[in-house]
Amino acid sequence: MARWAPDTRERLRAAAMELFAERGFEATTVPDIVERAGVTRRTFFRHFGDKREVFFGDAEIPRLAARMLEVAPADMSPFAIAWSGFHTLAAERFEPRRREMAAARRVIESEPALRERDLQKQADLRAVLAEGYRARGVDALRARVVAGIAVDLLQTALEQWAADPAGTPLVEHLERVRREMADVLA
Amino acid sequence: MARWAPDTRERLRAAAMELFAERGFEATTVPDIVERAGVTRRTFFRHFGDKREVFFGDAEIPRLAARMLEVAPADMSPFAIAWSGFHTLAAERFEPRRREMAAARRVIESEPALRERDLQKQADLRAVLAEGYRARGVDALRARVVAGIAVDLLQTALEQWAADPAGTPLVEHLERVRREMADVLA
DNA sequence: GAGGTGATGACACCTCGTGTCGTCACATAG
DNA sequence: CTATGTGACGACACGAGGTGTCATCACCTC
Repeated sequence: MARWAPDTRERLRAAAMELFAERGFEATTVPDIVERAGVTRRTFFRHFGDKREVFFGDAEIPRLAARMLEVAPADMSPFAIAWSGFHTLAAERFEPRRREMAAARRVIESEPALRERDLQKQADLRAVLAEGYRARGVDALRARVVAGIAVDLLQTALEQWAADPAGTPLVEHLERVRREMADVLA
Repeated sequence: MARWAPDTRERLRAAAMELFAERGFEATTVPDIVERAGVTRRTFFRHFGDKREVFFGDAEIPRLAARMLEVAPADMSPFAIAWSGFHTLAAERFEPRRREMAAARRVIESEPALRERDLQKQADLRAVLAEGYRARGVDALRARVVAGIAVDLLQTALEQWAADPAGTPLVEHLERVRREMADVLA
């Protein structure tokens, strides 16, 4: 029998999520969270650098993206790599958890502090993509532009998907947004 | 003779900028700033909602953008409006202050807190553009997509321009980025 | 059983941001 | 000339975010 319950991090996360759902993100303080989880404030900051970090789990998307860029065929075009990666992500990560993802999106969009962090996450992904492309020998400007378009495309499609009452699959939204983008720049 | 020097806000801004230049943004605290400006901490927060707000002046770009969307000819395509607006902005706001703008860009890119705020500013512009387009009767998805592309295009061009040692004009970078984007999505 | 390790509590500290109230120069009205 | 605002500011208090430091104690290893 341990001195402390062994799942402190998970208890903190659960307590935080409950409170966020009950009273909203802004209205719940770290003291509130740690009280419910039965630990001290200091312990919270040992597990999460930030109150926002409880919401956004560990950044696995950029890691997956970097991996995909490494293993993609050398003759594959930069955009095609991203496009294919998005389809994989849609099928494996997003579509199976549609309800949770959509709910989280709505919370993010209603809380300025979370919106800010979300934008930062997008910028991180953009940087990872651009760096990965350059590592593949892509011209720097081209790398930056493809990364920018890819992230904006994914983000826009996710917004539409999360707000779509008809339940259209994410891949369909991705395709629609891609067509719109191509159309605008034609 | 006034009880207080009448230019408190400007003194605060100047003191802050000096300190940012001397020790960096993160390392200077509001107490530091107010001490140099000769006022109290409370007074600082009466003039600026935030430490970051000292850096980014008032958001005039979104206001200008909204105005341009209102006065643009009804038959002008959404992207053409943004494109034309960017050329105006480049000529009137950016090119004349290249040195300052480039220096500010470098500071922003080196300070996480400022990067975060910068991303927020971009999101604000994106929202203003999308809303303006919808007000002109543009389809919601199309409005969102054009706004996203336009902001990303401007942002990318600004980055290239600020980092360009050759001093190529901003309009030239805008054109390059536009071509790259069109190429990627072709 | 003698350490070593690692997660936690306890405590102190600073910064951010905000509410509230008193104060005093200045302008204006009577 | 007096009275009465009206701002801008200082003084004070407070709660939340975050971080450094040290003691503690279950558990593990030798």
